[in-house]
Order: sequence, then structure tokens, then C-alpha cells
Amino acid sequence: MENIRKYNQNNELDKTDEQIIRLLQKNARLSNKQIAAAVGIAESTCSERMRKLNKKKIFFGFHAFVDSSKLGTNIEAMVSIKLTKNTKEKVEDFKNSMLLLPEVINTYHLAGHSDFLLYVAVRDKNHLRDLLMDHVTKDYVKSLETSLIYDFTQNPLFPIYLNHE
Amino acid sequence: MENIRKYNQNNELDKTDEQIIRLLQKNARLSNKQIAAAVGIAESTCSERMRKLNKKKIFFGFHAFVDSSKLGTNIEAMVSIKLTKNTKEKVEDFKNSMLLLPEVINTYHLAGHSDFLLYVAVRDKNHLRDLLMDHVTKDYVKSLETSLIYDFTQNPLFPIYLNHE
DNA sequence: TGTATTTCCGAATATTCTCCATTGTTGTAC
DNA sequence: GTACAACAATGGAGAATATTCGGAAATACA
Repeated sequence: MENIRKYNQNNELDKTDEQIIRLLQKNARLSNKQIAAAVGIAESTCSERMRKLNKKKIFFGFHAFVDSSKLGTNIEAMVSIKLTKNTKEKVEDFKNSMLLLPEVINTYHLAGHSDFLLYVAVRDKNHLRDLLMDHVTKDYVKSLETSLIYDFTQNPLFPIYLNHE
Repeated sequence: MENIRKYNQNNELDKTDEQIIRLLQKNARLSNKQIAAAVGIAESTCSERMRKLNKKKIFFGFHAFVDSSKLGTNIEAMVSIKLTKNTKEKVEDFKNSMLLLPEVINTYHLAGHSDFLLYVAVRDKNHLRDLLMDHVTKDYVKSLETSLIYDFTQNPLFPIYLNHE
């Protein structure tokens, strides 16, 4: 005879959580006080909410976006890659080896025309060539197609589709 | 007869700046104290450095990366786009209108096979279709090609190619 | 060398965060 | 309805952190 109480074991996110997430998506260096004020809750409540959000693993991480042109990085490119074999093993291997390269800012594993996209930042065209020929090309890499990036823009808006009434 | 002193009007970044930038790239929510300890400088020095880095506009921003699957977003896709006309005006217009859509996480303006890449996150396939047909397609959009994203990974490493001796 | 400028540090001050007891709210049982 | 249990929110005190500032140390330049 079980008598399980459910209560608000509520692991759901409510509007307040959503606001906090949105704020941090726009500016991950906001202080707890700033967030609390913006959302309209007590500081103690806000830090407690943050602790719970972190526990729920809502955030993959918080990252600074840097102006790479000020750091000696003059070329950004998107490299589109096809593999000869799409086994889980090869795909993981490829992704992991790409993430060891500091030139690789992020990776997308795709279903479609190509298998991977790499967003890379390099000093110059020689650096790009060396990177691609020496480190990106593998025996199971079928083809590379490189596009220069004129502009990358992060959207401050962010999609949240929660079911709060 | 001008006698302009230059001194260390040093707008250059040194190794300490580089360390701070790297740390914030990995974790943008580090406290000033944590950064100072990791770099090995006084807290007051560290906050002063941060002020200067911000003044130099090294950072585009600081953003939380959220686990969109926990927020009702079930599909992420990369949309590859070609425009009929690549005038500066059309390109700017297109980019700006894309950034008004909350589904668009970021935009890449490219030189190459396609003109734009959009990284989008949506609830489901109907939402994706509606987004593309109703909001992304414009009279100057020649073609769309959509690829499902299996995995997106941000590299904690980051390329900095400074010329400190 | 001496002087001007900048960077760094540490201590004092100001601010922010965390902990906790209390109060308020909501769901469940009777 | 009342009573109780589980949880969430609050404000305040003490702890932790950040900022300011005077002066020391380092660097640039003549």
C-alpha cells in the first residue's frame, strides 16, 4: 500500500527561472544582486534558485566571447567536413581530436550534406593551411570545404518554450 | 616643436591579460578573487586589469550556454542560406531580421559556398518548418538547406596569438 | 643618472553573498 | 472547513568578496 506524496517535487522551471536564465544568457557576469533586482526577488532567494539551476545542470557553461582580432587572430573560417565512415567510434574520435586544437572554437556534428562543421580562428592563411592539412585531415576524412567568416553574431534573445500556464 | 611622449601607452596585451582572458573564456562566472589567485596577482590588480580589458573592448560579451533540451527545445539545426543579391544592404537587412527571431542562436556571414549559416533551436519539426517558411525565407533568399545538429560542443581552449617576447 | 609614468600591492572601506530563523504558501489528509 | 507537511521566500547578521586609495616598485625616457 503505497502512499506516495508528490507535492511540488517540482523540478519544472517556472517564469522566475526563465528570467534568470535569460539574463545570464545575455550577460553571464551579472552579480547575484543584479539578477535578484532585475527579477524582483530577494538576494537570498536568487542565490538559492541559482544553486538549484546548477544542480539541475541547466547550464553547460559560461563563456567570454572575445574579439579575436585584438588577439592576433585575423582569420575566422567555417570548415565543412565529410567523413568516409560515420561510425560512432570515428565520429567521437574525430570530434575529440578537433577539440584538442586551440584553433577550433566549436564543433557541430550534423545530419545532412556534411558531417561536421568546425568554427576555427587562425593567425593567417598559412596558419589555416597548416591547420587543415596537418591536423584536421585524417585518413577517414573524405572532404573539406572552407568558407571565410565575415561576421559572427550571437543573438541575445534565446528560445525557451516552457509550459507554464 | 612637439615632443610627444609615448611611454607605455601600452595598449598591448601581456601574458597576464592573456591568462585572464583564457580563464574567462573557460568560465565567465569566475570571481575576481578566483581569477587573481589563478593568475597570481593581487585582487586589486586583477580588478584593475579587468577594467582595462573591458575598456579596450576585448570582450564581445559573456554568455551562459544552456541545455536547450531542458527548456522545451528539442531540435537544433544549421540552416545554410544563399541570397540572390549580396549587396551590403541586403546582407545587413537579412542578418538583422534573423537576430530578431528568438529561435536563432547565432549567425555566420560567410564567403564561400553559401552566404549565411543560422544556428537555430526549435520545439519540434513543425516549429522548424514554420520558422523557415514564415520568417527566414525572404524574396532575396535563393535557397535554404537544413541540417539537423546531433551535437554542438564549445572548445574550452582558445586561440590567442600575442607577440609577447 | 634623475624624473615622469605606470603597475602593483596591501590595508581600509564598501559592497555583496551566504547562512539561518522566521514567515508565507501550497498540497494533502481528515 | 482545519491541521499538518513540504517547500519557497524573506530579511538580517556575519562572512566573504570587491573596490578604493596611498605609497612602493618597476619601467620608460632624457
